[in-house]
Amino acid sequence: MHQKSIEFTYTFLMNDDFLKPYDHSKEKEIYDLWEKSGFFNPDNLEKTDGNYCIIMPPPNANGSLHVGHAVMVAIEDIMIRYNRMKGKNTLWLPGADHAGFETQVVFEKKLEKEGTSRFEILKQEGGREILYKKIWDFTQSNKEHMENQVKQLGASCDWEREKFTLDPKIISVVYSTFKKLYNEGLVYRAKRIVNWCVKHQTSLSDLEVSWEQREDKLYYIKYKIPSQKREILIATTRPETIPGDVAIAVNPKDKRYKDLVGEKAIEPITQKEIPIVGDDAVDIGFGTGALKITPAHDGVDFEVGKRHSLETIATLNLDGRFNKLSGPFEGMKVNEAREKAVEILQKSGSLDKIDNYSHQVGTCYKCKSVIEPMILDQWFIDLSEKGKKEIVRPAIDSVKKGKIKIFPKFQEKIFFHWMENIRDWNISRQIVWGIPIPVWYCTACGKETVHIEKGSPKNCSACGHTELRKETDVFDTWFSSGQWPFATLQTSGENDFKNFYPTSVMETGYDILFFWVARMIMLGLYVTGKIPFETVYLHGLVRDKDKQKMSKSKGNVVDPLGVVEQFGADALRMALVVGNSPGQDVIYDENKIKGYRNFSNKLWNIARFVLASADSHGFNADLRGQLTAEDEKLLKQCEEIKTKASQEIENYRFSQAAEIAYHYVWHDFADKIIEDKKKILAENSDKSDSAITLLYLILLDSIKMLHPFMPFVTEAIYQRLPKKDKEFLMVEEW
RNA sequence: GGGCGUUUAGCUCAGUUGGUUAGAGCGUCACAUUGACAUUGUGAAGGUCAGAGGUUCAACUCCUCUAACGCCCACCA
Repeated sequence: MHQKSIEFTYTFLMNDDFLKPYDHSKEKEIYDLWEKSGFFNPDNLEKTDGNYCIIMPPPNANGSLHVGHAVMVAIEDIMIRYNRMKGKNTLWLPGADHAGFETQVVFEKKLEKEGTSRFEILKQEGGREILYKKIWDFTQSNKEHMENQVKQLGASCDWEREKFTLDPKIISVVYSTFKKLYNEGLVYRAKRIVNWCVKHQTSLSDLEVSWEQREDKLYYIKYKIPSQKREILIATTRPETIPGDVAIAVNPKDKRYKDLVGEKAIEPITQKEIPIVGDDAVDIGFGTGALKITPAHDGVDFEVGKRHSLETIATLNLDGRFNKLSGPFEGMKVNEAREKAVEILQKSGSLDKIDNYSHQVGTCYKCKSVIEPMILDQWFIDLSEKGKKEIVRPAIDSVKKGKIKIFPKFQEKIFFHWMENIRDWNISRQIVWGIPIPVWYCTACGKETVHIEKGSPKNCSACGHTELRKETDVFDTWFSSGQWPFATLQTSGENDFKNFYPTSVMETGYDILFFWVARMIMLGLYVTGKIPFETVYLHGLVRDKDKQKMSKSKGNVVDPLGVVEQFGADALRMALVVGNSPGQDVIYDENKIKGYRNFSNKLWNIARFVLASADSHGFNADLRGQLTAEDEKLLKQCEEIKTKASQEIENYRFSQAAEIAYHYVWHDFADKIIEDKKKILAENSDKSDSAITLLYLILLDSIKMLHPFMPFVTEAIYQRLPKKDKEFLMVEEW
């Protein structure tokens, strides 16, 4: 060791690698060295002190990473590297998400460009399998690409434990959860109003509906009441659904209509007779105070219909065209039918007036087409009755009692509000890309059989009949990713679940608090009886200079890899971490990245200077000189800075930690300490020994405290130290 | 209709339980500097901390109200 360091001191200055300026293009080589070292895998770490684990939010395997992912990688890698250097048994488990609906949407766009569609493929024999295979190949190549991107950002995660949401073992965990829910009566299949996207032809959960303000018309329509020889006026935005009307509802307290309850009215398009019912859901003050009830195509109406045992008339097909029950609208799409309805009503004198009306319309969050409420048989997780007590309540309590802490704290309020008002969760999707719901239906009695083992069930669990039809729906992706922390750890290393669950931190964007974090807490507690993670850290979203959200359609997305190539991953990471406090969005600014690229170079040159000086003064890292009292003080100051940075990291204040280290290294170490010691070194007095020792020790501490933030340049410097205690800075003692 | 966040220097943001002349980076200006670094150094200008009121010996920090911007939730046809 000693021999080696001596030899090194004489040769490193000849090494082209240590020339100015710092060359970040060598980052990849450094990453390869780390990966080969095996230290990303906690099993290979030296004696360790406690466990530390982060499960990486699995990026969607349907495209490439964006800067948002870079924020995620940067922040998580800071925590991981810090804790690893602190001597913890540290695991960062990476993964990828098949991202069911989202991926299918991306893939359908691709098909559209190729002049075909999912429906064309599905028409072929074995179409489902063909489409599935195509999307599978598509995600596999994306996944590989994405892994490389994560590597280029410097993520020190354990690739040997990488998971995909469609790994057979993961699927089997998801299936047992489903079966448990089923056996315990917490998941059910029922005809319910669901959010139907006509374009994608699948149902969506309430969270996937995006509400938009739209300018529409409010139509006032007269319904005749023959027995009383009068009319009742109703207001609606959807005259095209009139053939689906099965009643008119008024508020029983409404004096105007009190005596009409129980009477019959004539629906003005197909002229059928419908009852007038009294229901509290009707707002006396809105419109005319009378509401047409179309249970098949409206959520409120569906509830009213149930209360009054009304039939449902579904007039709209799944492809968004009206069927023959709609009478004159058959074959038309919604907008055409609406025009036609107005025309018919006008002719018959049933149309009283039309007002302009501005209201919220539910749309598909992906394609923005209007969501059609439809009654369909679907699978739901009960979160309102039994499930509220058994699934929702424990999740709320775990946060209330502080077992799970959320940063920033104000997000806890948002979490509570959503959880308190949660409704049953529709987990059925009518797409091919996803985990099939493991259910078969009996062709004789119609009952369902849940079968989670391989192959098909032999007979119906209810009547024993042998002819069964397989469910074609797949799970909502979030149902599987909601199980991610335990699903990954239960299926990786032997003791992983025992050692690492609950995990230390769940770090992700605040935009998926409900979609993902809330579901992980609920399902984690439900399945394992334990919280899935102790802390939730919600980072801000990256926006462009005009504070716009980055999106492909706006064309303002930044490819993190382009930035890495230009300025280095270290610089990008710093730029995304500094100024990013939890829950607060961060602005993407190239100048900022440039600034931290400069800092990489500064640090590099500090190291060059210190090591060159050490060399020319015959400094020996094994026989460090005695420090003068003054230098002792400076070293102590440096230690204090490092302690402060540690505290900030432990309190999840990464921005502050990074700034403290940055400021110290540049403006104290380089601008003051080095400048002062330069003179002493030039004089070559008896203080030189102390000076050079001091510089060396501060350099070592500096690269340690910067390593979690800027792993590459610090490691590159460490590798050039005349004497190293460890093979890599990555596993040095903090 | 509820709720949340933000408002501090030209720009982007820090400011942890209230405590001396309010900080950083970038930008601007002046000067310096060819042996660690021009991806540099030294220094300067620049803020009535959104507004109003209140609590306090003391408020950017706590309370109330107002405004602007942004976001989330919500089955009023």
